[in-house]
Amino acid sequence: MSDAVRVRFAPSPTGYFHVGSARTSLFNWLYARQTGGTFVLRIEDTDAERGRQEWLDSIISAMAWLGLTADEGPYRQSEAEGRHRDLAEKLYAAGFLYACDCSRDDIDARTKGNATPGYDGHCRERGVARTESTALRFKVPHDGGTTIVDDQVRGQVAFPHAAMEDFVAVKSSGAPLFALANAIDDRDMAITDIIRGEDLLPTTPKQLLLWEALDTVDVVVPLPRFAHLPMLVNEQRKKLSKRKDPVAVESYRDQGFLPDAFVNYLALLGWAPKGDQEMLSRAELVEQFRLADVQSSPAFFDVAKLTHFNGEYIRALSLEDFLAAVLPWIEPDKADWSPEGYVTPWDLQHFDAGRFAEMAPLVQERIAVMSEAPSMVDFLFLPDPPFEETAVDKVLKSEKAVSILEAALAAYREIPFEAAALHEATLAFSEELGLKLRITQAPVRVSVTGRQVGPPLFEAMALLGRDEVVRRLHLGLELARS
RNA sequence: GCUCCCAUCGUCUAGCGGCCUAGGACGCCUCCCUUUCAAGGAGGUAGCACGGGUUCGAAUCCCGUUGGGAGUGCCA
Repeated sequence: MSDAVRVRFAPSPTGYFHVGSARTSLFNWLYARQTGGTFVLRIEDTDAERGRQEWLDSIISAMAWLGLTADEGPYRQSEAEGRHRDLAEKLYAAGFLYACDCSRDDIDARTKGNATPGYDGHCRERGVARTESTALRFKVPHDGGTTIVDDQVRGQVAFPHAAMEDFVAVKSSGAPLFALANAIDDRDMAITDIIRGEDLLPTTPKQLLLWEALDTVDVVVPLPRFAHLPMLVNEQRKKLSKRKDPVAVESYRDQGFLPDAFVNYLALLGWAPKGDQEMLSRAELVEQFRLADVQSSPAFFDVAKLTHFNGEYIRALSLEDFLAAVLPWIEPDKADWSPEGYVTPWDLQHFDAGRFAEMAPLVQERIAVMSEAPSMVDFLFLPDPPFEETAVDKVLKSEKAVSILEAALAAYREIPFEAAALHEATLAFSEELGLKLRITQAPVRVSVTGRQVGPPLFEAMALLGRDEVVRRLHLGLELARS
């Protein structure tokens, strides 16, 4: 039995939380849950230039939304700065690092035509004195050897030392750079498994070298296992970009995706369960997920499939749960959260929760994301139907519209105003007109709801009541005649 | 340029030498159901990048080619 698993998710707050980070976070979380391990959240906030509080908030709230709760943290990397500097000093004192006063331009000018690109080791043996403008570079061993990354998803990956430059480990300010700070934290937090994006694979050998060096100046810490997850890419097969691609997790929350659906879909990016069942509950994911079965090729984030999953999840909700989940788009004043800047199409004074609840099961069946709900029911709460121009042009201006609406008005005058009777009455006058129900319902629908598509018509009319339906049919008639 | 990674339907994937005339899911198309739209049901479309090996046998193993991607910052 190996020691207890400790994994960490270590985002830097330099942008909103995006789907790639969410996937990395999820895989860490799944692995922790299934091994009974600990999921640590560490915020790598040492880049004061780019880090912002709002991005941090975004990470925390998006993870909470997805239900990826940390067992420890959030720790802030900046809090360990003293520790980082201390170890950097020890590394320097022990000869693993050397001072370098080259500027980027110096280096570029010198190495322009070199076969081996990158820093050329110019200061390695020069004995440059440390000043406030010298960085500290790591002395990559010139031993002709290789560093091997033993990766759970990729196997053994070898990096020849000859191709590794003496990278900067400590800034001239004295603060360690990512590779060092990150390794020190992983050591100090006793992380056993590093699960992160494939983009970090090339920096892993550097961290391994650093790790060995740190072992000699500090306590010896067993090497963690590594797992580099495949990239998430866009249609162009390029790494998802925060600027160009719609990847903000919040935007999916705002559109009305369900966290469980989102998590389920995300889990399928780079991993697949045994068998043909793709819709898996959180518990099933935790149970079935296998890090070793993670794919090594990049995956495209397919919103169409996500949307399908979401529709399935919505339909699977109990009425009660559906009402709760759709609340932010229907009655935002009653919800504890709703999308920023969102307002309902109707005046909240005119909203009728009872009416909505009656319509809800019909809505639930028809939407794939919650934000589609308002347009399905707005006609119920708006003083006049929200007439769509194309619907008016195509349906109300059609040849038969006037006679159909007149027939409807006559037919609905005295019948009991409930769905079944309305259905029957409509069927009856359709027959008299020699038209199919699919034809006659159209102008009635547009008159009553303003749209060509929507929830079942007769249920909607029953809810509205005879007086209002009659009034709207007259509105439709006016439009039809104009 | 250099280092590294990757390669099964349009997309996500199953497949880990014979069960594959390659399975599932999304998408798309057709039909059925039907008061619109959905949902549901029944079908269909479409793939092992290429070339060499190894083997009785390769989508599966090896090599190469091609193609894609990542990294190459005193960012993380």
